[in-house]
Amino acid sequence: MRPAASRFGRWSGRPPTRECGEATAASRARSADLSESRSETPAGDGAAPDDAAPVGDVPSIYIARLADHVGELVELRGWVDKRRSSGKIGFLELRDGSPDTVQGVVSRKEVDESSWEAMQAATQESTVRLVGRVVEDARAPSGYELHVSELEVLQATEEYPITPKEHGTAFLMENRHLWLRSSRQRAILRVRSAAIAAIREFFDRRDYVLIDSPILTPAACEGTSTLFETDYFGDPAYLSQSGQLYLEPAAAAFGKVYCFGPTFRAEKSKTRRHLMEFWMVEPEVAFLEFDGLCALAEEFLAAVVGRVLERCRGELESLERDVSVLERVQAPFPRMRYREAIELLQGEGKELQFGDDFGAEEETILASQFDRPLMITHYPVASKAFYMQPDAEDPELALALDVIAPEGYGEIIGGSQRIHDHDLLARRIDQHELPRQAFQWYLDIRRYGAFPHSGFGMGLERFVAWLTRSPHLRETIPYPRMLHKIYP
RNA sequence: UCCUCGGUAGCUCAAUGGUAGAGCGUUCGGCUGUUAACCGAAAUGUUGGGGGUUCAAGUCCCUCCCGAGGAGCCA
Repeated sequence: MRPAASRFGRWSGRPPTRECGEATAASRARSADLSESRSETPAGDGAAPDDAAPVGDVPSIYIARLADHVGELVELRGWVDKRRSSGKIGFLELRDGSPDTVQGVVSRKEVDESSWEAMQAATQESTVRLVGRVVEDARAPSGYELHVSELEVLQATEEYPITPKEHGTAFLMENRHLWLRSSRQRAILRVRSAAIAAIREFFDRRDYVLIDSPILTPAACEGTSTLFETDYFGDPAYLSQSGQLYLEPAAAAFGKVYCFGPTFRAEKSKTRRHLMEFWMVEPEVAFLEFDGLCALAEEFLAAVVGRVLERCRGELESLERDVSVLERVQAPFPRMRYREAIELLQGEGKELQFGDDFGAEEETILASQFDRPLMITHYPVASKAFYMQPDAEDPELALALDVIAPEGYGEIIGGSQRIHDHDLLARRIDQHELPRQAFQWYLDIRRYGAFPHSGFGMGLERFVAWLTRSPHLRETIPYPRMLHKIYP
């Protein structure tokens, strides 16, 4: 940290030297954009002119753009991902945020003394600046290498905690802020980012309006889960466990709406399938009835999985994900009524009765019967939330839908048609011993222009865990919040 | 909250109740094509805390703390 500090000025404040003299209008405009373009993500579709920042005669580029500069001299800046060295040649694997890393080859006879010394000082995770020529090389995993002519260490890192060998999850979780740099974590979080983009795109293209539901709420949404309580100017307030109830009024204003934000559950769950804070996307659609809801969930999953497959092939490959499982996510999905599921499980030797909930093991048995997501419908009213519409043909059954992901990832989607009859909903609120006063606004939706409507919620982390076949949800969110764990 | 397993070097792990070990990382040296590079050398310990049994405890007993997995609950 010592001598490097003085180098940061040069690092961040380097003036674009082509500014004066023969600078064209275009190059001047690009130089003015310097700071902005440099902070852009390097993994874009190719639109970002990140190579528009000249340093002397050498363009400063991202690894993702190497292919456009074969044979040219370029500057790269980033972190030493790995380093291997021999007596007179060194290999420095550079990471700059691009999906791939690139290997810089530093040959003693081709660089000056200070660059060679820098090679010795460039320990794992040191920040470095490389200038060199881009060459194609079949030996390089990404197909390109940088033949380094100049190497500068911006900060030499000492004793980086995460070594190239194995580590336990407890240690990695304590170092989550550093673990993010690892290739596997980068791939998973890129898939998460792409999944979020695909989800938004799905709804935006279908003219849904994004409604941000509140995170601080005055009372329990569904009255079931344990909630985080906080002090709201002397009154208790709770962190939201679902945006759905707040979405229903908005559906009367905009027809098709969705929310997508963090959700909080204070359940003392301590399994690979639980987080205290997770992200949930919830669409809600006016005049959509149960069959339409099932079709929407099906279309949604197929479209989003398809988009992620398009955009994250490389990430899924590096995670050694069997993408054929994801390629099969095409409508129609298998469907099964709750009663059939119970019978199937009884046939497997499970001692289950009508009315019982499925545990993780039961869900896995059911899902393993099929090669794509399984839709289970028509659950007993008693086992579901108070607002779910009863089936007209059998009022003991709720028009509820769960989608179970294959491969043991459990329920990723839960949804239902909502009760739109005022008196029935009021009765249910009373039966569940919920405070009628607190739900007055919710009942209002059934007083002023009632309409049938349906919606579902999908837990983002479970979805991403399934996409990436992650063993635990904690790897699918940048900073997981787990039972008694809130660091870093 | 309950059940199971665990806590030894910075990390991953060994060690019949009898001298505290290895690999990686670090430091030093060697090596011109390495891909978790390789070869040689060195430094690194309050064995999670407290109490007990014993001639002797990393090891056995009690207790507390911390971690991992699972159950319940859920997305």
